[in-house]
Amino acid sequence: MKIDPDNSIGLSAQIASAIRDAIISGDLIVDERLPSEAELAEQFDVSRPTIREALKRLAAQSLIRTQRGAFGGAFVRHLSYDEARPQLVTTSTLLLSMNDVSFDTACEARFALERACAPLSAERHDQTQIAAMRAEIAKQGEEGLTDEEFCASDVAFHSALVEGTQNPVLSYQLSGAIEAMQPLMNMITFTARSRAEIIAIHSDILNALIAKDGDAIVAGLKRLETYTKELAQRVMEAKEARRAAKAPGKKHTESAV
Amino acid sequence: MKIDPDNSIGLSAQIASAIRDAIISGDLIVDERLPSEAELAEQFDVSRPTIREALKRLAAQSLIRTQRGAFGGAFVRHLSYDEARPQLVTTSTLLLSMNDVSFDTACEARFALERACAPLSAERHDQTQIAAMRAEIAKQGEEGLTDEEFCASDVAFHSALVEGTQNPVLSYQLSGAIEAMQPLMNMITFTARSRAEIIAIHSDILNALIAKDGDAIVAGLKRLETYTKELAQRVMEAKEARRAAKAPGKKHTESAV
DNA sequence: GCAATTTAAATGTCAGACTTTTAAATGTCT
DNA sequence: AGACATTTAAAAGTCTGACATTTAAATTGC
Repeated sequence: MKIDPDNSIGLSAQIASAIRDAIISGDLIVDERLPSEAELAEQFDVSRPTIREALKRLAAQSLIRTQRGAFGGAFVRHLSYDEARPQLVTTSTLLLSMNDVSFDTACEARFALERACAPLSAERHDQTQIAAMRAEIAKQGEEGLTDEEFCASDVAFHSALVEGTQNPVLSYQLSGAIEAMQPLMNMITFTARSRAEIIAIHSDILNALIAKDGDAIVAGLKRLETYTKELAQRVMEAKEARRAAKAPGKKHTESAV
Repeated sequence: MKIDPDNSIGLSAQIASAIRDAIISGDLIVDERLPSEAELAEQFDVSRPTIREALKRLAAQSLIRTQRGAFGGAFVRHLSYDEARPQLVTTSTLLLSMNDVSFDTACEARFALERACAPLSAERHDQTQIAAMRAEIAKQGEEGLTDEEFCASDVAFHSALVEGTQNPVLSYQLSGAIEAMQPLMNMITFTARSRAEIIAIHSDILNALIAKDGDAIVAGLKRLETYTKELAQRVMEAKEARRAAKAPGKKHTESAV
């Protein structure tokens, strides 16, 4: 293995990169054990802490798992969708919050992707998804539900819809997008009025799904998208009004100087 | 800050987690400097190597960047879409290769997502995308293009289509899905005949885009999906046939041919 | 006043020691 | 002989302390 001691990115980064490439290219097979830290240190001609930092980088990406004890060590990890999802959600959440993505843009993307699932879900869903969606609709109607709980239930409803495609690749991508939007959705306050509206649309979508009517699902999702954007806009306007009231005569201050 | 020394996940993992949460929750703002490693070590009551491992984990997720020298240190990183994309591609690629996802499943997901972009792209694309797509179509017709190069150009073509939505969230999600499929696509050998067919469909899609005809784009993508699956199936059958020829009399050889 | 030099703060790396975990090997008892 | 307890060694996890390197600010020299 060849690494350059003078490279500015650092030894541990280079070593991590080399091992990562080996995993991606298939040179290292799932559950294969890497050499011990001491052996790796010798192979790459660096110290053990350096190797350890490299391994931590890989562990952070879920590429390897480490096991202590005799015959322990670092093993190439079998990456499952369920393990990868939280990472995708974390990254997507940060992307949304750090890039001044407007609510509308995120919302548009989320519903566009979800609509893509509608025809497939109409065709292939099973009783599991129907039951889940029915349960979430029921929960959304409960009294005393906080906005956060309402949002979480909303996410669960839509995740079930996506699961209906029975396509793990799709549900991975989609649930990532849907869950990542939750922090943005949480800024919205759902009045009893708006909850009833959303629940009604959810019911329509569920019925369309049961009827295996893809177009109707798409229509429902479109209504939901429009309504969600409306709600968000109302929140923004209210916030703007409060700010104007506090600092009268001041223009709409563009944050982030 | 409170961490449990006896927790089985390890000190560095806990510390990384604590800092990550601070970033996600917004307690740490972009470009804010974290305390130096020595200070963190004191705060968390651990040694510097432990802190370092924690920081490497975060660096691997692009959550922080480190800078050497006086007044250097770890800074909360501004995560841009362009930086996050390679990570998404890596993860998606590994997911596909490690979970025995069938070509059809991956293909279906990719085209379903891409179709979701079609109406938006029809509406909002600009000359940049048109030019890019035109250039890729031209390249795809060149003589002496290897299969890998043809695939890469195909990816570029579709990425441009997605870029046409002018929605960074969508193009992030999508280009991840599209690029992740490239290794699978590379298994296909494109004959002159099949290349011509694909180029024809690409041209139709481009024309539909110029005409701002979303439905026609969707139709084109559907044809492309069908054709791609066909090609893949042919490759699989050929592979199966070779295997059967090598080990004759073995297994259910449906050679009713 | 500007350029060259020094300096201090921080990360990057190393060496070696010690602790803890874990599973295999060994031993002991029924 | 088989089941259970004990020992043991391998490996990751952690700590201490040191040195190297990088970088920007402070200082000095002209």
